[in-house]
Amino acid sequence: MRSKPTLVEVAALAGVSKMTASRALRGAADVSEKNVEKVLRASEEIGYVTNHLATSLSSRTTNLIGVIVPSLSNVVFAEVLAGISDSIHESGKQPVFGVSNYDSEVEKGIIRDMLSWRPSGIIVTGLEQTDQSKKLLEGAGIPVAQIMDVDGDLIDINVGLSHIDAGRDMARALIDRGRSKFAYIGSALDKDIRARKRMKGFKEELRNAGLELISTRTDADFSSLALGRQMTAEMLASGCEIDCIYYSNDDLAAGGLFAAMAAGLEVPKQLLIAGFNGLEFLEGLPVRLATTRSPRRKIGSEVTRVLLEAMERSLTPDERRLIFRPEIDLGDAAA
Amino acid sequence: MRSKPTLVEVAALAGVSKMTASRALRGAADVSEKNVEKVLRASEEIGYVTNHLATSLSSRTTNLIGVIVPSLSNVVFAEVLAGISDSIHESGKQPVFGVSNYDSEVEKGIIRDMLSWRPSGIIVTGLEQTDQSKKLLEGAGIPVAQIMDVDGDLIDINVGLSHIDAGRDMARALIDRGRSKFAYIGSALDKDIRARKRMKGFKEELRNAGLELISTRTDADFSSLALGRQMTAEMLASGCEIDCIYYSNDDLAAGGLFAAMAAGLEVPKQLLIAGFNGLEFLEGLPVRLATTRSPRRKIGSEVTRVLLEAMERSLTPDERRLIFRPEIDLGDAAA
DNA sequence: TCTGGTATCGATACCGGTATCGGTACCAGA
DNA sequence: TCTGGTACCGATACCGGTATCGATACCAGA
Repeated sequence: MRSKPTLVEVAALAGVSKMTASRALRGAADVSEKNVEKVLRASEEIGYVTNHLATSLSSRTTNLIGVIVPSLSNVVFAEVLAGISDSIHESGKQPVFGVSNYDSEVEKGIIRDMLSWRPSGIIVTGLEQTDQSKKLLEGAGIPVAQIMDVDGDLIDINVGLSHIDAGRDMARALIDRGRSKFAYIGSALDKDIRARKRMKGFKEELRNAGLELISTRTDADFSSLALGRQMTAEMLASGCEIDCIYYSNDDLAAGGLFAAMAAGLEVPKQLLIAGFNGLEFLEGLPVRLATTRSPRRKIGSEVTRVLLEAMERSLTPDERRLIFRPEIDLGDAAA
Repeated sequence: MRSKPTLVEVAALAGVSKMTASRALRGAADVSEKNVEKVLRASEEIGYVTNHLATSLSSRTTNLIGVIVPSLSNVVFAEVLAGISDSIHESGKQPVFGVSNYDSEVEKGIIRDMLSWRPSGIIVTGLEQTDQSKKLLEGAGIPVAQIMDVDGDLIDINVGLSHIDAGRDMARALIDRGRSKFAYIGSALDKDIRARKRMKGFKEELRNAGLELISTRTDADFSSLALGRQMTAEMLASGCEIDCIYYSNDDLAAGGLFAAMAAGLEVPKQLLIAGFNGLEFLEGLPVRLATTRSPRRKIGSEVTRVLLEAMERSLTPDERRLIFRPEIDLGDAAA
């Protein structure tokens, strides 16, 4: 297993200097057609593959964009990544993903690792990094984007939505639909800062309307259909009188739907169920639940655009922050 | 924005040579306690972050492991990645993810990109790469693992399950449960090679039992609850007489459940619904569907183990291939 | 014929680390 | 006192590319 061929070998085979070979392969100027031809053929022949380590070290720039999300099993982030991948493609940049598992210490480690590869930009999830992480990011000398959430101070670039507002807006919409006896069900709230913010906004808006949550149920586990179902079943069994439940996300809400169905409740008539995210799988459920459509893909593509822009020129504060106002879909409750 | 501090600056501040600084930071031998101390402090003070580009170029090895999957929105792959991340962690290696979108040309591009970073190992999904991709992988001089599928020729290392057998086994199990009037519903079969293999095995086993698929329905779109629901509704409306539907995966199957419920069919009594993967969300559904539990996480952790092993020493053919036999869960139909 | 401009190349010096190997200093044992 | 071993350190040569700048060849125009 001899080591991979280098540029010098390509050059030798093509009968030119490595500088000319380098230029030819990059499609740079100052190389004759004839030589470009020869170099390309030589490269092909010996199966040359650029060594990006050397390229990047030498040129002092990489085509890497670091992206850190808290989880992959959550479709939401998978879609954000898809949005990033798609719109990053033509720029010649390459995204590198890291997963923090909602752990800010892990996140710090990943940030360090990523920066050690000298990416030309980095995207992290949320506004809440540890002070150490923030210092690392600020000291990196590259554009830094924080996504998903805009409720707080940004480091450099910020693209997302206000989860506090999202909670508020949903509360307002539900009240407007005539609901008044509210409950809340959420999970993993200690890790999911944005879910907490939604809950906060939701409660605030209720309070503004002179209302209170009649029942609240939370669990430390991550959200799942089964958990939503179980928690809802328990809440319903407890006999509290409610006509609407706001969930920390769609997974729990869908589980809630099944619990309601099992309890013989008509959804949304007797019990309005509201989630968050607007995940695609809601379309397939027996009942169209209420939800907030978070612009996940859009966040991915837009943050990429802004980040690439920031690598070219200095942005104005306005350009650095993009706030989306997500759309509320009441589903069958809208009728 | 001056550029990041280098090792030389750390060394200067610590009052030693850069070689000593290098050793100190790596925890290598041949440095006095006193100097380790000084270097660490200096490094901390000026916020030094290793330049992995230089490290890797110089040492001619990286801590990178490339991982290419067809999709992230599919939880299955997200879980495989999670398995890989988890078990790779203590090795000091770092996974780098790429997404091919089920497109082998895209995959080839990603393979090239990844190899250009000189990873010390690479993991790709499935056994079907283009010849060009295979040549690239073989010529890379690093351990190459193909995962998920074992029905075919391997390049180097192979960890997964036989989807043909999975289809066969499910057919056998369903027949044993007394079903005889089978239908099949699948989607994106042109892209999802493994789903095709399952279908193939399924049909083979039916044939062995003297049975045939009574109805088959496929769609080019990717699987979703809604699609499964729609296709199933159409099939049921067509009036064909069936007592069991095998789906290309759990998403479609769950959608099928809702269609069956809407049609007033009792599941699994009147209509047995079988999917594939054993996704977690099945637990939350009103009915426990039949499924095959694919060992996704296990595949991720095991392939990592074998790959790391292969980087240490030469493996025997037996060690290079790991075949899992997935467990069938008939859900409520088991009772 | 001479000058200046354009196209094309290649020698050389890095990029920021690590591998290697040859010192020094110091101490134990002969 | 001399020898050999150990602990520690740094000079130097790379790793595989790219940036830079000067050289060469050739042609048009003066």
